Amino acid sequence: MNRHNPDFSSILKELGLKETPKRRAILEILAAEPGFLSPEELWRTLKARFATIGLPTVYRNLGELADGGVISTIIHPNRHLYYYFCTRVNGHHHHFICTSCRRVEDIPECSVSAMEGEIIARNGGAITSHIVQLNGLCSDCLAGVTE
Amino acid sequence: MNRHNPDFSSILKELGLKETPKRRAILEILAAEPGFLSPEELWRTLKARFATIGLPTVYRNLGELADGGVISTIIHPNRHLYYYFCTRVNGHHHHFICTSCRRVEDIPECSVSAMEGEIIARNGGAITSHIVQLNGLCSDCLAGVTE
DNA sequence: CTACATGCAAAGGCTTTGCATTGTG
DNA sequence: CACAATGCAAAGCCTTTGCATGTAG
Repeated sequence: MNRHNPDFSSILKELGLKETPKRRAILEILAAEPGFLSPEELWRTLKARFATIGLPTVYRNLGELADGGVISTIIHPNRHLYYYFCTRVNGHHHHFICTSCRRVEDIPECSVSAMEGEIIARNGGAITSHIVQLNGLCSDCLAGVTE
Repeated sequence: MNRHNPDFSSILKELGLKETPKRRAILEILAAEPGFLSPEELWRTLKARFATIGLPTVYRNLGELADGGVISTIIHPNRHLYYYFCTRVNGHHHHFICTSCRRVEDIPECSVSAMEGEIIARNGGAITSHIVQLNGLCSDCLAGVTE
């Protein structure tokens, strides 16, 4: 049940979404993609399998899946939102994003949770979610740049 | 030189931008605003001072200032980008965002820098920037909800 | 069988661009 | 005085909506 073989059926059931071939394909493509995709990039990939699939279907599904926390977004430097698959682990999504090759690497463990505790202790309130987006160059791209 | 009285002249000079009344007003409004503003909200505020200011001017300035790191963006739940002033401290911007009253609170110190070190040590590569966005309810709004 | 999902076409609305004009350094 | 900034109008493009049709549970 790793990122390349998640239980899509259970995920969709949990979100109250029907398991259609296209919805499933969207999850499969995003889960198999090591980087992030724009709605249109995803759409182009989907058209190889479903000749008639429309862009509105892609947008509708991305919205539902993002609301459900199965996929997440990043702010691309071009100020558009891109999407990537993320297994939910206590609602925490931490990723390192290579701005060159677009690879998204999971950050398995981080100290933001501890930080949250301190913030609540100091200011009160409640934190419902957080976005941690680290932008940079992965080791491969860094090597390419300096070669 | 706190967030309510930053040296706008120096900031603009450093970015190579001319100090026009409108550009200065944009910085002033964002710096005085405890929350985040959409381009159009900012524009409406600006029109009180400059009757003829156009929305393109707002967008152009937001882009330049965001590129310069003087202001930053958050992903609103409505999937649009909102802007807020942020003094640059080593290029790190950490904020707690109240999704109810929109207040943006600085997180003065956090552990993401340490996390970055660990990530680089493990995976290699380089991190050029990071976005840490904590969503939740500030103490006031939490009190309002539970009252 | 009923409610959800999708296609298609169209509308909507946020952002950007071009160009003439104004203003800063 | 040269170049950046702005206003205005228009174009562009991403995203959403409406409605009829198809499909999962």
